[in-house]
Amino acid sequence: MDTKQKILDEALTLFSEKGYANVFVSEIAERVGIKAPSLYKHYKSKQAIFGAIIEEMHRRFLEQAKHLNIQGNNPIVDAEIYSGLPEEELVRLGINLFLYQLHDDYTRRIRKMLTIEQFHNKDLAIAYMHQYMDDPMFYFTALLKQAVDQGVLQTDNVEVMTLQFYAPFYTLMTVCDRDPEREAESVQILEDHIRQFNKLYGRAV
Amino acid sequence: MDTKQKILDEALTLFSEKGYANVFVSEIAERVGIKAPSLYKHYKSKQAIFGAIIEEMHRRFLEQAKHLNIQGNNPIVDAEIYSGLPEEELVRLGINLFLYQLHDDYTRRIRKMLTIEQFHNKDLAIAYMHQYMDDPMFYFTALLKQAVDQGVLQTDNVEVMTLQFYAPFYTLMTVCDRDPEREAESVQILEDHIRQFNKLYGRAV
DNA sequence: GTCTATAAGAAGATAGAC
DNA sequence: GTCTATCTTCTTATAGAC
Repeated sequence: MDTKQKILDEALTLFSEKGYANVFVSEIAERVGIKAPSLYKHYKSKQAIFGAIIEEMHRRFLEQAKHLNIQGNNPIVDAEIYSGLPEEELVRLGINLFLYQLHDDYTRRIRKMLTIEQFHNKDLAIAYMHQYMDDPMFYFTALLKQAVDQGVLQTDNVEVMTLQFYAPFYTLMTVCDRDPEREAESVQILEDHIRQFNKLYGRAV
Repeated sequence: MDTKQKILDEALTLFSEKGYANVFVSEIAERVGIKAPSLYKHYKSKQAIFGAIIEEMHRRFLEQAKHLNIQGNNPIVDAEIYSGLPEEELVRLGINLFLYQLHDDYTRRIRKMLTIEQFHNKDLAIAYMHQYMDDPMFYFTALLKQAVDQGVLQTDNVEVMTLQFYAPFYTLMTVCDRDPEREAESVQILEDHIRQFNKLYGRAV
């Protein structure tokens, strides 16, 4: 990795652990293996480093949204994986998404940084909300609506159904971000949640 | 309010909006209506102000836990309110708790401050987790278990049932903390959630 | 208890040699 | 591009008068 990218990488790690204001430029430089003044040859200020991280984040989020087809108003759910929506598939999909959010290094650090910085910066609050509320809700609404259309699940209120499906994911994610030791326990209860959800909505309401 | 308490009050407001590191002692003093050096007659340092806020928080949290009987392992749920657990009571209880968390000034500011500072300070992360995960889960488990024992709700997994009940509360609370304009919408979907939850579990699983 | 003046120190950023 | 030396600014905290 070149120095310019390594600066962003180490800065993100530090920002996600301590927050922007508690990280010194000299700390970032030390982790990169250079002295603070050298860092200014790559970025003109500490704020510029932060700005570059946010820019890359927006780029990645947009890329992901494009991939999930949640750009417009007509998400196209992968038919092969979700058609029929057997319970085992739903469980596998859910746990995989959950573990990805927790284990992917970039995703985890960005989420923690946004959590810390969200109240300083309106832009970051919006990004957080999109990434962890609106986009997942939009995606799962499409997924579950398909199951409802196929008669696999039954409800007259897909919005509430989707919230009931997704909220435990979000809640347990914030638990594990704070205390990674609770991951195994969280995965187990999440699996039970998905199976229970599937049973509850697998019959007429 | 005396000056000593007003300092804590204004400091909490600022800390909850910008985080500890981004608040200057002079800012706190200005809001109190004095100059920064005068503030040092009341607290010996900025850190001491923060410490006093945290101390008061622990005191209040403990008081609340005592009141809800979630101190020990045998919570006693108020029989008059919850016995029988008709849907309207469940809805009223849920919405009231939700709006209290959002509207009570002290609660809201403390929660936002903990959200910002939780990754700096292990102690705060634990306090956050207790207050917004473990204690509510414990309390609602007792409440819902009572309903199950009375045959009003049916399940073989009270833990999952409780998570499914509480997670939407927590999730929507974090939404409204970020964007208060979404409160009305959130209250509506939360009401729908409670009614739907009651229907889903009101029959054998 | 509040003020003005100021000390002490930290942290971001620049200058200029190599 | 990296370094050492240094500047500048900002912020916490103290001194001492009132």
